[in-house]
Amino acid sequence: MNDPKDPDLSDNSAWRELTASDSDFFYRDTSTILSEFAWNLHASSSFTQTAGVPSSITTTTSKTDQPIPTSSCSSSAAAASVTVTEVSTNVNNPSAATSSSSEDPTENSTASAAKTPKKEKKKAQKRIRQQRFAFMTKSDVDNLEDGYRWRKYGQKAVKNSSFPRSYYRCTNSRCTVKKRVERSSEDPSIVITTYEGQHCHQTVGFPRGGIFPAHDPHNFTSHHHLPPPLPNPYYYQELLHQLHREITSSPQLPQSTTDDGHFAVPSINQPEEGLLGDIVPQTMRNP
DNA sequence: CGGTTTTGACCGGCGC
DNA sequence: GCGCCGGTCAAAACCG
Repeated sequence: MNDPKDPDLSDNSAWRELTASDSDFFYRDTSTILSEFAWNLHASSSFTQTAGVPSSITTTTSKTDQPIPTSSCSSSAAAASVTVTEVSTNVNNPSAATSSSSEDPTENSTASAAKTPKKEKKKAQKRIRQQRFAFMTKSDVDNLEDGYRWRKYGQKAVKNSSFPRSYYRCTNSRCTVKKRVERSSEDPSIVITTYEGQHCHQTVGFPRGGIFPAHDPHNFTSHHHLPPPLPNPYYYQELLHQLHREITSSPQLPQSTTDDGHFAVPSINQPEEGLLGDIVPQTMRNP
């Protein structure tokens, strides 16, 4: 997992392509990280502030008009895999294109397959990852409240990072969404959160201060520790449409407009990107 | 007591 | 084939 280009994605070209072109990138709390990372983003349009919190996201995708499957719980995982496979041009796993109607992709857990060795199943289910996106948050809190409840199922020390990465799964037994949380080794104040999959249910609400406005992602409050909302299946779609508009209208983006210089500036050429490799679509990066 | 967290073990993928 | 590494499992511990 040390491929400097995209360490975490090397096992599946479909996944690589997905993340390279379709990842959504969230950023909030300051407006400058992308430029500091030298990504090709249009700061003026991609980062608007709502109630003090940048609410926009960025992504590049050739599938922005593709409806994001909304789905019931029973099919959400499959729907997510559809998203993946449709994006994929490839692949080593041609069968993936039909995976949406086959087995539950959540069972693609390598470990679960390993625990109950069923080679056939294992082979048939090469790791099919669901759509992911990530965002960075400047926060003291690792596990940011996002309206969902998460159960931690693992923690690992990651190479070239002094901070462990935590793995969470949505507590809804029918929801397959996972997230990973780790702190930036460059700037420990930055939390990098990566979501994988789509929730098939509503938020559970916040114990303090209400519930995410599930149908108005631009209206979430400026609660300091709130990550971008992921409350409903439509959100992805909205994000993608928004980004499609932005990207098609202004593919090249100026550097900078930094109003906050807190962030460490990991170089794109850094050999170890860690999660950053997941969150930065290549098309957003400068050459 | 039920749900969550911790943590060591295990497995698969990948590079060499 | 081997070692490294990321990701996951699952038992035990913990907590409200």
